[in-house]
Amino acid sequence: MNYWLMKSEPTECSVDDAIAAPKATVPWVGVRNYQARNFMRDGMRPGDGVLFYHSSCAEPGIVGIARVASEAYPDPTQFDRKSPYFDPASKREEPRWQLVDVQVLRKIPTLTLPELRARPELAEMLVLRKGNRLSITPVEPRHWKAIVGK
DNA sequence: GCCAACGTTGGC
DNA sequence: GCCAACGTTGGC
Repeated sequence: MNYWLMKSEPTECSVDDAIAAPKATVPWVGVRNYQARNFMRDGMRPGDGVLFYHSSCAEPGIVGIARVASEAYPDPTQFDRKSPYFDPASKREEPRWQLVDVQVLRKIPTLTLPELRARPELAEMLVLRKGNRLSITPVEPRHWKAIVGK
């Protein structure tokens, strides 16, 4: 079992949007970064723990506990000409971008960046690193335990 | 809106 | 393969 932090802009898909979806499950569309894709494709297994993070918003932070709910499969938006995530260079027979489904288990009171930074045991979390822009980062078990409690 | 950080692109 | 230019992310 591995743990992950996944960023979503709440204007695109907030934790409430995800909870409102069937089975509280959403396909994690739009990842267009190879490192983040590789985490989904090669690192994630159904059942892995996910910290649902809101980025590019008034109060960035961890807002929910979720789980990986599928194996990786091709992101359909890469083939959709009308999608902002359309990738003309990606071929159907050789899809470039993958995603997983993510199921929200519960919301938590927002753990803001200042709150996360204030906890010494979380200081080394990748998401707190200066310059971090990766939308998906692995989370160490000790950090998961410190936040989720088990 | 600013800007630091970092990924991608493309000329050479 | 190098690296400058450019684009994007994302906090502030």
